[in-house]
Amino acid sequence: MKMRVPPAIDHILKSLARLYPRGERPWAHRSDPFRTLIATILSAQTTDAQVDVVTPTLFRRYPSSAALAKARFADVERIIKSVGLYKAKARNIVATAAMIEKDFNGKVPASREEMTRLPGVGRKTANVVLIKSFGVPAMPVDTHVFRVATRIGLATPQAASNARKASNARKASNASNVQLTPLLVEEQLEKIIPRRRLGAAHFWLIHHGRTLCTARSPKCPQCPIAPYCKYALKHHVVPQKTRGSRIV
DNA sequence: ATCCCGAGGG
DNA sequence: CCCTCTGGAT
Repeated sequence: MKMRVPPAIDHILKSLARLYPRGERPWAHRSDPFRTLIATILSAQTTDAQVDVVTPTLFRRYPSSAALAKARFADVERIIKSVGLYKAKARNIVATAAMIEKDFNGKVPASREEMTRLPGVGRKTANVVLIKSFGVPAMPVDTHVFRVATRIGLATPQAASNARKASNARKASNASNVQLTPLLVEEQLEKIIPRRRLGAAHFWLIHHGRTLCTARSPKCPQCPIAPYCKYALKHHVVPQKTRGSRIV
C-alpha cells in the first residue's frame, strides 16, 4: 500500500505536473463505461478532435450498448465516416455492443480479461476504460507513452530484466538483450508510479509526447526534464544553461 | 509527406 | 516480426 517513490521519478512527475498544470483529460465528459469504451475504440489512428465530431451524433442515435447492438453497419459507417479506419470500427463497435449484450448482461465488463475479448479492444483500450471508468490502476501504453517513458528512463531494459528474472528465473537474460515491449513498459510504470497518480501521469506522458517529446524533432530545449533525460543527453540537445545542473 | 491516445491478422 | 486499415489536419 505504502509506496516509496524514487526521487528521480518524483521529480519527473512534479515537473510534468508543473508543465501541464491543467491536467485536462480528453473525453473527460464521458464518464460511463460504454461511451468511454466506444470513444476509445474510435480514437485509434485518428485525432481526438475527430472523435469528438462523431460521438455526439453516434451516442444520440445509439445511447446504449443495447441500441448499438441492433444497429446496421451501414448506418454506423455513415455516422463515423470522418474518422480513420471507419469500416473496421463500425464493425467492431456494433459487434462489441452485441457481445456486451449477449455475454456480459448489458454491462461493460470491468476486467481486462473480459474486455479484451471484445472486438476492437486491445490491452491499451481496455486499460483506458479500466482507469477512467472503473478506477482500476492501469497504465494505457500507446506510442506516445512508450516513447516518452523509455526516453526519459521511466522504463528501462535493466528494470525489465530484473522483473523478468524475478518472475522467471529460469531464463537467464541480461539487460542488454531485453527489448522493451509495451507490456514491460506498462508493468514498470504501474510499479513505480503511485496508484493515485497513474491517471494524471498517463495524461502527462501522452500530452508530453504530443507536444514536446515528439517522435521526429523533440523540443528538448523547452523541456524541463531534459537535464536528466538520457535521450536528451545522448543526442546533445540539453540546453547549455541547464547542462550539468542538478535536478530542478 | 507525415501523423493521429491501435488492433488484428499473416 | 511484418502488414493493412482510413480520413482529416498540418
